[in-house]
Amino acid sequence: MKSFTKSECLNDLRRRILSTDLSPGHDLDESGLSEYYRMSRTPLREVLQRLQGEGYVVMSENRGAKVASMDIDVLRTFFQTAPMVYANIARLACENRTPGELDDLKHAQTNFTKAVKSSDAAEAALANHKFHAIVGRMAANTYLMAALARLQIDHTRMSQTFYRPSAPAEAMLVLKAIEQHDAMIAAIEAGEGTLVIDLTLQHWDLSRDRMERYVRPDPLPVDVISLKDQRNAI
Amino acid sequence: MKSFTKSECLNDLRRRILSTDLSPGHDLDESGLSEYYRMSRTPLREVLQRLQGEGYVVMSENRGAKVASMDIDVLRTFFQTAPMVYANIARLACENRTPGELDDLKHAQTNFTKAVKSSDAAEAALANHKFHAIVGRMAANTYLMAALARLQIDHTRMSQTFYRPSAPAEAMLVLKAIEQHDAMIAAIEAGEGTLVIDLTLQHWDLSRDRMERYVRPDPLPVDVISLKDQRNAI
DNA sequence: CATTTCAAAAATGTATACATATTGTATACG
DNA sequence: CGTATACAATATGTATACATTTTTGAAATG
Repeated sequence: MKSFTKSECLNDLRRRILSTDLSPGHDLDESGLSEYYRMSRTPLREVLQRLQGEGYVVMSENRGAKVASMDIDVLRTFFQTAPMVYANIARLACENRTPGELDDLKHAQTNFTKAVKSSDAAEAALANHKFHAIVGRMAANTYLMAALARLQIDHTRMSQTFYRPSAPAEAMLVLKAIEQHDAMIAAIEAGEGTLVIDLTLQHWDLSRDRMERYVRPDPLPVDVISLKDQRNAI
Repeated sequence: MKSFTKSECLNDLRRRILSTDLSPGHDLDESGLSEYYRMSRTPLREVLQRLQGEGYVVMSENRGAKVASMDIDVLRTFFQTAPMVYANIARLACENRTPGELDDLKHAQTNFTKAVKSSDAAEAALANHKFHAIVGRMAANTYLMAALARLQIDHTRMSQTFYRPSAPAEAMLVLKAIEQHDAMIAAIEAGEGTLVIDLTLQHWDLSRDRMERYVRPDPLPVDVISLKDQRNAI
């Protein structure tokens, strides 16, 4: 297997965390990772420190690094905060976007569409992440960007199931997300701040409904008899 | 000179950056710092990586670390973003504060008052930083906290002059800041969200007026003749 | 049988040596 | 005289060895 550079290692770890290939709370072993990425522990530790700063991992003294968890009260604040930050970012993106960034956004959207069409769930989630990260860059606001980056980590991890639609009705929701992206691009290009806020909040509503079902799914059917059968079967 | 632990080094660097002892843009030399803190470069580099993640320093490949700068467009977004974040944080603090945190806040306020009374400018700025950081912790919102932390870095650095009042009228403004803190504590304790938002915005206005004068000070007197004299004198 | 003790194993933390990249400077060349 | 190039000096990046801390697990104890 080939050897990784430090920034490749950084990106790969981000990718694996966002795709929940490395699940929330997962313990990150320095020796194991340094062997996996074919580098010594020194640069690998620096990568972990940096990922901690970005909110991907948490580290504790003499006890190593873990993938950032997604416990219940984190999720509460997530749903509380996301619409405000996304809306404000979108408005600022309208005002401050550069032509080059607009091209980047369109390019990210074609990648997103492609990933969705090819039913590559993890890739679709990451492409969506990239799309919204570019909108964040357009806003050109360091402070809100810090909040957005952390929101996106949890958002992308939660939306993994979104792009793995099980029913036709849910596949339609993903197509609707694509349309919403297109509308947002148009609004940003036209500099229509009020419109893009509206579109962003609609986009958020779509995502939120799907996520809330993931966080609080339909309860399993309570069927004592079949449960008893299963137990006997073991 | 005594030897530093890693977390002491981390705190000391934060402190020196916030007090502009290490000025914005200042180049951070690994060898020099590792000698200063009496530790090897390995842990020191990890400290720098972490400070980068927190927004205190910026690093570039093969080119070392610098103290985060405060250029003009950073300041623009600062004034744009701060009131929204501070207000929202304050409101959430009202809802989510624990009794222990409230004690911490009162304690931070006495420290702040003490520092102001003893005319220790750097200490006053840092105590004020601590005060608002505790309000941030009360809000219990990771995402907004990320934005607040970055805002505070720049806010504290800019407010250095605030606590070094040159005229009696300006000394009164600092005393007013103390009163505002007390009012905020009372409002948070009483859980009066609307009131604390109002107080926070008033507190912000006071700080902003003073900072804007720092950023855009009264222009120097244009006196061509004396300038010419100075040039001849060299 | 549960609990404690303690030593071995494994993981994290730090120091040093070495590798690579950048920067500064003197000399050669147009 | 300005520019380019080579080389030394300096700074950053990485690997390895060693130190310290935590975890593990088996034996001892109540």
